[in-house]
Amino acid sequence: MRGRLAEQVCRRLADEIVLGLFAPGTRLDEVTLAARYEVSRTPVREAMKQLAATGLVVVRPNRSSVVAQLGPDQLDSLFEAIGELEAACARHAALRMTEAERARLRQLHAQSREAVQAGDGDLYEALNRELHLAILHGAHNPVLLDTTSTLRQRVAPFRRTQFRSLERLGESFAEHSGLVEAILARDAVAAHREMRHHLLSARGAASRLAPAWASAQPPTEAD
Amino acid sequence: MRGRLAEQVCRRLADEIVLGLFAPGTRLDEVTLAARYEVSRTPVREAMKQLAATGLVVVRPNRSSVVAQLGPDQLDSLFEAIGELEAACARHAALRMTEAERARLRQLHAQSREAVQAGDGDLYEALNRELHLAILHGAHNPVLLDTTSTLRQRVAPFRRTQFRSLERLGESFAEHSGLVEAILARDAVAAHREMRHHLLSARGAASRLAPAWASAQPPTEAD
DNA sequence: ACCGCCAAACTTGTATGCAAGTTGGTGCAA
DNA sequence: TTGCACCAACTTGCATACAAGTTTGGCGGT
Repeated sequence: MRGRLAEQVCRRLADEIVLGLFAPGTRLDEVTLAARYEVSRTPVREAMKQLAATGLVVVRPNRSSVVAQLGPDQLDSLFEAIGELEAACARHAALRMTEAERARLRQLHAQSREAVQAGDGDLYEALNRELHLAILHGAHNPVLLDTTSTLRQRVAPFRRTQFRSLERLGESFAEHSGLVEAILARDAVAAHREMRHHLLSARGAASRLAPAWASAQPPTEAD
Repeated sequence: MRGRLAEQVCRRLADEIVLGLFAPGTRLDEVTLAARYEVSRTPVREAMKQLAATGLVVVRPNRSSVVAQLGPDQLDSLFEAIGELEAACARHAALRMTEAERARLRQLHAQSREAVQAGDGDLYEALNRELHLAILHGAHNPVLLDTTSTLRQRVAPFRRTQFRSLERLGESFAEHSGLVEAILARDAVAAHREMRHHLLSARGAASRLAPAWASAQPPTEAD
């Protein structure tokens, strides 16, 4: 065939999970997926093992794998860990970003301001993602970048509706302002503090906006 | 057979890599490993995909996988990331550890003191590992625990001879003292600072003790 | 009517076979 | 002698076949 099928399946499946095509808890039947991607079960199995290692899916011996199902506590832990990692990235970014990277950061924040004024939640979400990514890259540490990105991917299925409310939009932008200002001023301590505060706020918003799982999905597998 | 072979192979291979039985750069031939563990190539392949996801091995399309080979820069990034994560754990541990956990921390540190006085590097290494693990658990955040443990596993093959010198032994113990004291005093800021300082020191020790890779292993794959 | 048990269908786990790509060596030519 | 091209052995990538475990539906008993 066209080679590297396992990796392709891994990427496609991860994308479709992150985009919400497979909701958390969905059974991932190997033969069904194999038919869906027009490959045999072997690459599908290898892809699932990889995704399981990243935490996106959970494999249960001799039972179907499922899209990872996170209880409120686990989601909280995840958000906290992301906060710590991104805060560390922000601190390093404040000290290490190149002028070009700082310029891009400024530009992304300016575009975000326009998105807020236009009330465009989707655009803001995209810019928010770019801004965070820019900071992760700005830390100039590939391990921190990879680790944080993996964790961010893991919460993606749970915060698809984050910027629905205009209030949260403005709040997020205000927090970004302090964060960007600290980074551009090369104030490492302030950058760290602002990022931690920002992600704590995002965590609160996520659990407020989607309290459905809190009651519906106990941490223990419901089968 | 006796089931769950892929997982067993994954654990055994990871252990043997971490213990130094397979040095970084070693080719991991699928059929050889399959013969070694007396299984077929299929579970071996699945295990390798998982280990690749954790960063312990790297898979190269249509070529043999190898035990991950880290250049000085990559090792530096890894140590820095571990430092940030463990520092975050220490900060949370200072605020969240139970009395039982604090008692165990105190006990481990006391045992470490004896190991230092006896000059027993192997014992100190074991206690050092336990102490760090106790702090990771003390943060009461399973995501931070898993993430940090995975990263620690990744550097394990590169710091096998860390506590050979008595000087480093005493230095490490002194740093632990400040760290443990901060945690027991519930001083989150100090705990964070002490752990960062401790791991920066460990990073320096590692790159000083084993400068061999620095010249022998360029970041680009040497095959 | 309800509960428990058993069997059949289904799903995952492992092994093996075959195709495609890579590696290393050899032979030919300049 | 050196460089290049080609070929053979080996290794991985994928598919399929088979074995083992799990789920489910039905059947009989209470």
